[in-house]
Amino acid sequence: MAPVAKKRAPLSPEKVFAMALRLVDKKGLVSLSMRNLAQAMKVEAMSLYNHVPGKERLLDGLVEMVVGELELPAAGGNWQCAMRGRALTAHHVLMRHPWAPMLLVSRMNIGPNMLQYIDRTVGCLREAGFSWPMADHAWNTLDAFTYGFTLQRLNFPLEPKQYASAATQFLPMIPVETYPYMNGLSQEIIAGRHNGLQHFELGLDLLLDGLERVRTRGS
Amino acid sequence: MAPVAKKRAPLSPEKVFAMALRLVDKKGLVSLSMRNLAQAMKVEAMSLYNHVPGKERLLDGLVEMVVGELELPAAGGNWQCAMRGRALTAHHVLMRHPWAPMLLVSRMNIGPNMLQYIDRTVGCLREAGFSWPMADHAWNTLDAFTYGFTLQRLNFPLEPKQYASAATQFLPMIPVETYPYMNGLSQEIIAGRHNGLQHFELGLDLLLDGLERVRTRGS
DNA sequence: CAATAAATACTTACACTGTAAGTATTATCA
DNA sequence: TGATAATACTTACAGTGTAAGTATTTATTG
Repeated sequence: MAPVAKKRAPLSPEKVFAMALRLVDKKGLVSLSMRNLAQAMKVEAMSLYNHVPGKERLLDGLVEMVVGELELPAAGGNWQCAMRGRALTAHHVLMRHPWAPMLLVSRMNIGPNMLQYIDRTVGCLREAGFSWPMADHAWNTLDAFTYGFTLQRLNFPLEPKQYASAATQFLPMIPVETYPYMNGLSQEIIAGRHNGLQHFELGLDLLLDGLERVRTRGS
Repeated sequence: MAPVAKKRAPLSPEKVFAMALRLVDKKGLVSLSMRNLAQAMKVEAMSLYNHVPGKERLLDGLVEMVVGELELPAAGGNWQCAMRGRALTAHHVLMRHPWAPMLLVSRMNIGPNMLQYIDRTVGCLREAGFSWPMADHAWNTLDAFTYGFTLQRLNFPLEPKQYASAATQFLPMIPVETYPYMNGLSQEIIAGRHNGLQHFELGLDLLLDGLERVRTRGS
């Protein structure tokens, strides 16, 4: 019997990027190799190169997709509110894509999503009355903190629930003579007087408040 | 004639780490492979494994060396002054080792240098009157900003001197209809009304001022 | 429909990577 | 000296990204 003509559904850049995103979200950045990705698409590695120029461009595309998930700040309203929401969603989105922040900060990203993201951000700040230089400084400051904080969170190897037990376990490695304050901090966590959780909103609000003072004072 | 007995000066962990640091400072992280490093030490790759457990531990060691260059904040004096100096030197040291921030934020570092660095930092804040939780939050906030800012700086592909000419060159790719504010910002840079430089100290001082208010208000 | 052209997938190959396992050399000590 | 321990070398393997060339499928045209 004649074999059923298997129509091959050809690849496309979109499909490749989408699968890459799925793969990296599920299995992590380290397992994103051209061969693994090709296998996930039931295809050979080199076939991907018909649709994607190379791995570097692939990574660029992944970052662009994540940036596309970010919230564009509304211009015209309360700028602090808008930028606060912007930073909070960025933090949450990046926590959902743990591989993303490192790519975001370790390479140049100038895709359309990123350009629009920055454009709308500068717009929000400009419409709020910031000078051009201060608008530039403001978003850079906020983003530096946002990305830095998120990276710190992601690279921390413990879940919040484990903090207390981990502190108990590692206390012998932090003798009070050598590391008096780390020891003290651990004791506070063990005793339940400090949960060890870091507050993104603390630093964020300090920056927003400070920027507001700069704005009204002019600069 | 008998060949002169070439005494081999054996490797040691210290020598391996030192050479790795030299290599990575000069040629970048990507060129730090076990084979390259071995070649630089006139040795075969596998010989390194007699002194270093593997590449991961090697990277850990590199981070520790950089952390060892950082300034320990003095406790007892003006805490803002101490933490300001701490952040500024960290920024400068990391700019001298451009490969370091990414390692610093993308892996767990708990070597003795790092532990001491954090211990003395928490100590500085505690002696200044911060509660245990607030001392913890304070250094995390400051470091998140410091590392985030430094990464942003390092990954930006232009030298400050090139900003204006680069803005002129890329302006056609930022049409005013699509990216009005980025276009405007570029025009400001081209016109010389904005140098495009980011100010580390802006965000840093906003955080320090805000933390001081938190400190005196208690928390 | 058959023939040609274009698109796309596959195959092979190369220069890298980290490192496990086994062997040869050198230095140290009895 | 010979034995022992330390250390360097060799080989090998399973990965990586991707250049170059070949085969196959699809679309277009006569």
